[in-house]
Formats: sequence, structure tokens, C-alpha cells
Amino acid sequence: MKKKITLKQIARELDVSISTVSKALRNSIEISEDTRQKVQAFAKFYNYRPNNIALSLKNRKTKTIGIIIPEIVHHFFSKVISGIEAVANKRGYNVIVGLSNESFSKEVINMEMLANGSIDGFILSIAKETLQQQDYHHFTETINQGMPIVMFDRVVNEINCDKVIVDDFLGAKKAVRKLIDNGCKNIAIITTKDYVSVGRLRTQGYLEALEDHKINPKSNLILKVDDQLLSEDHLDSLEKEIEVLFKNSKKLDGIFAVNELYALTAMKVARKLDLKIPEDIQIIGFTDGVLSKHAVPSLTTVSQHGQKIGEKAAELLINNLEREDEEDVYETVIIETELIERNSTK
Amino acid sequence: MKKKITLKQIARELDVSISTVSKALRNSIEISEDTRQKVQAFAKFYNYRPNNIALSLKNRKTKTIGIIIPEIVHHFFSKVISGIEAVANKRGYNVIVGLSNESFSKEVINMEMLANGSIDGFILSIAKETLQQQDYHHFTETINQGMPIVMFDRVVNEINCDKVIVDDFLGAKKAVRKLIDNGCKNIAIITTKDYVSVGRLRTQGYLEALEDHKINPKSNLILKVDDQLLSEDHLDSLEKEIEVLFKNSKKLDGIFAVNELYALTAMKVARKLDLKIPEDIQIIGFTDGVLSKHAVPSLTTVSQHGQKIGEKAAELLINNLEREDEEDVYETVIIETELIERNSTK
DNA sequence: TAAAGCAACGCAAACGTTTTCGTGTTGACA
DNA sequence: TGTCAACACGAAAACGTTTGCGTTGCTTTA
Repeated sequence: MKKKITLKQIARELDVSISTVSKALRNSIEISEDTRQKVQAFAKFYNYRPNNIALSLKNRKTKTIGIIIPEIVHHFFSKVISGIEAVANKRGYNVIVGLSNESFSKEVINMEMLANGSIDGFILSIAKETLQQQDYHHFTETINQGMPIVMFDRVVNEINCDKVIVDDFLGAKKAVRKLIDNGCKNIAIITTKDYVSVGRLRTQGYLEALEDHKINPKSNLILKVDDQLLSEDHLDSLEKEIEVLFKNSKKLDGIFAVNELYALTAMKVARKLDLKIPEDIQIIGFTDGVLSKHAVPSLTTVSQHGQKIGEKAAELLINNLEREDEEDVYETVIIETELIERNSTK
Repeated sequence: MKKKITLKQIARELDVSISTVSKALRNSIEISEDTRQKVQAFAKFYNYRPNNIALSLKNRKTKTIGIIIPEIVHHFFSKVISGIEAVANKRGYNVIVGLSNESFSKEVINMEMLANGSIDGFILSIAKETLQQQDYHHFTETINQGMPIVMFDRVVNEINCDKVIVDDFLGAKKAVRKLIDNGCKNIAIITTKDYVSVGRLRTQGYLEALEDHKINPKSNLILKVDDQLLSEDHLDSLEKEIEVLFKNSKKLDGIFAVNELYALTAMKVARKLDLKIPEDIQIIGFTDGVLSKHAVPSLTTVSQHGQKIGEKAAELLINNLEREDEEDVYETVIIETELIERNSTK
């Protein structure tokens, strides 16, 4: 069992100084061809690799990106991670993941753990609880300490940093317009409470699409679900709420849901009420996950391109990290959404 | 913008030595009550936090676990990560994620990057390409260097380390037995090529369940799908293969699929052929993901408890890391599978 | 032949900690 | 008054690197 070997050990074995070894390995011209080869051969034989931690300490850079997301068991977020990881890896960075579980305190603790030297910068999506409490001191503090942050998806304007978002507003608008174009007269929306920025924006898009077509929004067609956790347990109550929505509006012929699960549950209710999709009622979701693709009928949906979001976020962060001049100009990149038409619309 | 503050800076400001500051902060009795308070107040005001990297270098421990998985956009793997993260966090560890994308070289590179001091140990699931090539030198090398590994799900016997697996064999057997008990006479299996250990084991379970009931396996009822990538693009060809399976055996009345996607595709084909589920044909899948739960009809499936797997793996690793005595006794923990009965079986 | 140049290497600082081992200053005690 | 402990603190090493600069010993040049 040969343990990791260090410069010091090589130096001792070859009876030279540590600096000589280091320089030899980095092909410095200060070192004679002879010793260089000797050292390199020895290092290769013992499979020497410089210790990352020591390098990090010396360079004051860890070449590691910290990701904080609300949950990982979620198609969208894992897509984003996948995107981040791809460009991070390509540019020589590692990725360290912290989960907030939608909890404010876990978000803070996780960030504090990572901010103390473990990483060079953050990519994060804000926990719901944090959004509700509107307490963003941990973000401003880390930024003040000189550690850059890139936010994605769930962002807040108050914080001055790079952001990557999808055009929730426009995406929703496009979706609802599609329903209108397809002949829907009574379109409902199943959305979240307003403190979730993406939910709010999508609701606005819904409203504006209606307005553009001179349709008056009706309050009984707007269902704002309170998903403190959106835990799977709440599925039943969600179903009931949606059922009420259906009952309250017999002429319902279109539904725009702000996420997959809401859309699928709506489909379930429709099926229960013997409504044919898309003949009797058309449904569009948001977020292009596996569920949409494999649902029956497959779900027309607004894709947010999670992978692209992650890639872009990583690019922004790394560019920032490797920028020489210290000008703080922050960008907000908008990833375009795409309406993927499947079989839940005509 | 107050940058991160160090011991040295505190020492300079308060006109004491670095060691005094360090001791004062750690409440050493060597330091007078007076200076202790002064230092602690100052540190608190400037929000001092020890630099993790420096600590890692000093302690030769990073308190970080490296995870290498084939892909993250996958319900099972993200569940496992979630489990790992939960116990890791509880025990003061962080989690750093590397993706192999099922590629041998990416697996090797990722492991090498992390093994040079960045982490204390690995939790990993082997890439398909690695399984195919049967080249495990990177595992043995890291273990030889004194860095512990815990493998989960996709493991190999050749490597001597802790392992966490589900009882694929028994899980499959239970599922097939269920089909038999439910009256199925012609049960097909949709599985992977044999180099994927879990696929092979599940196939064996299928065979033994048949044998136990004196049913002769028929080769035309065994479909071994070659999913070099299992990419979403291959969905069409997968569908066609399954269709052939159906056509080749008109009396088919039960299907056991080794993953969700195979099961769902089978359901799709059945629907296409106007077969009623579960009346005409019953289907059971493996892996309890979102797809199974929300499919129509919902899919009876063998749950592997990904979260539990992750938790157990993290426990094994951390226990190993924090064990005083250096005895290398490796454990293989088997997480029991559970048959979750839904509506795709009678 | 002396000054200068050069090749090849080592020293030491630095990154930020923790910790062992001094060391100087008190006060008490004989 | 001299000795010794207790107290409070500092110096320095260590973790593993990189790098600017100093130091050899030798060869070249005028």
C-alpha cells in the first residue's frame, strides 16, 4: 500500500531540495536536464500528483464551485447541475453540492460551511422559505466578502449579482396564447403562491395573454396552490383542490399549469371526470421533465432548458472568477423557453 | 466590502501573537480571561471563521466525500445523493459530485482529480463502460493509497471495499412470483445485457422464479436490450424491439421490466396493441421513480429505496474514516427491496 | 589573472491553521 | 533575598506547494 507521495519525500529520496523537485517537475530551465529527468522518472514511478489542498491554500483558489439548490431529486435541478458540471469540468473546476431542502437555515448553514475557503464562488437557486422571509443577508454578506454568486431560476432583484433565468413571463404567455389559438374559451391556471417568483411571473404571463385577447380573467379560474413543501403527501389535497376548480367551471376547456406535477394531476382529474384530452380539455405544463414526455397523453409543455441554464450559469461564474479587472458588471441572462407540442393539445 | 479576516489580521489589530488569538478563540485556559474576551469580541464583530482549506491541510482531512455516479439526471441516483448528503451533513461532511457519464475515462479523470487531497473518501457507482472493459485499476489504486471507497448499486466483487446493494436477485424473484401468483402464464422479461450486474442479477431472479414454479423459460420471452447509452433517442428502437417481443408471443400476459423506462415503454406498446392493463397483461417494473407513480395505470414496481442506499453508504464511509483502528473489514450491506403494488397488476 | 558571467541548485517566505515547547513576569514562600 | 510555581503569552514547526532570490562552483573573457 504505497501512500500518496509528496515533494518532500521525493526530495529526500533523491537527495536534492524540495524546490529543485518542484522546479524539475514544472520543467524549469533552472534545473539541469539530468536531474530533471531523474526527478520526473521518480515522480512518474510513484505516481506523484500535487496535493490539491496545498495548492488551494497557496493560490487562494480552490477551483471548486459551490452549488446550493432546494432539492436534488427533481428533474429540473439535476439537469441544471448536469449543465454546470459539464462546463465546470471542461474548465478545470469541480462541483460541490449543498441542499437547502427549501429551508432558510439549511441554506445559510450550507453557504457558511462552503464560504470559508472551500469554494471560489456560488451558483444557487433560492429556497422557498428564504423567499418567504425575504431575508437575504447571507447573500449580500458572501458577496461583500468578495465571493461571487450566480443565481438561477429563483432569483431576487434585491441582490446584485449575475443571474440566469428563463423568461417565465413570456413562456407562460406563449403557452396560454397557444391554448387560445387552439380554441379554448375558458382557460384556468394552476399556479403557486405569489412569493415564488417564477410562479408569480407565470401567472402574469397568463393574465397578459388573456388580456391581449380581450378575455376577462375570472378568479374562479385561478388556483394558487399553497405548497409549503410540495411534498408527495400533499398530492391528495392538490387533487381535491383541482377537482374543485373543475367543478366550479363546467365550461373549462384549457388548463395552464406552472409545473409538471400540477399538469399531471389536472390530467388525472380530467380523466376521472371523463373528459377527453385534448378533445374536451387541453393542458399545457411548464418544465420539460420525464413526466411530461411519458405521460399519457404526452404533455405539451414549456421547456426551460435546464441544462443550458446550468451551462450558462457556470460560464458566468467562471468568467467572473477568472476576470482580471475587478469591475462589477452583473449580467442577467435570459434563456429562452420553448413550447414543446405533444398530445395534450390539439 | 470587508474581506475574510484571518488570525494574523486579528493578531495584528489586537497587538498579540497569532497563537494567542488561536488559543483565545478555542477557549484555552492558557489565555487570560481578559484577552480571551477581547479576542472573541473582535472575532465575532468581524465574523471570523477559520479557513477550511488551511484546516484541511493541517489535519490532512477535508471532511468532504466524493461521489462519482454515471449520471445525475436520474431519479435513482439523485435519491441516493440526497441520502448521502443528509447523513454527511449531519456528521459535518460536505459532498462533492463528479459525473462519469457512463464513460470509463471520465470516471478515471474525475477520481484522479478528487483523490489528490480534495476528499477523504469515495462513494460511487460504476460506469457501464468500466463494467464492460472490466478495468478496475483506478479503484484498486485509490484504495491502495489509503482512500476508502464505498460502492453502491453497480458493484464488482473483484474490489475489496464496503458495498451497498439491493437484493436485485430477490427483488426480481418476488416480482415475477407475484406475476405468477396473479395467474400469468407467459411472462416475459425486458432486461439489459449481462455485463450490467444489476441486469444480470434481475434476470437470474426471473429465471429462478420461473423454475420454482416449474415453468420453462423461453428464449423468445427474454429481451436483452443493448442500451449503450439508454439515451432518449433510442426510445424508438426500444419500442420496436418490445413490439417484436409482443408479436412473437401472442399469449403474453405478464412482463417484468428491469427499469421504469422499459416498463413504461412496454405499457405503451400494450396500449398500442389494444391490450388492457392489468386485465390482459400485467406489468411490473424496477426502481420506484416518479414515472411509476404517475403512469397510467400506475406501475407496480420493485422499490430500491435509493435514499436508504445513500444513507447507508455514507454511514459506512464515515464510520470507516473515523475509525481509530485500521482493521480493514469490509461490509456488504443489502438494502431490502419492496414490492409496491399499484394498478398495473391485478 | 582577475573580473565577470552562467549554470544549477538551495533557502526561505508565503498561504492560514493548530499545537508544542519555550520564556518572561509575577507573586508566594522559606 | 533567593527559589520556585503559576500564569500569560510568543516562537516556531508542521501540513504541501510555488517562487524570488541568494549562493555556490565553474568557465569564459579581457
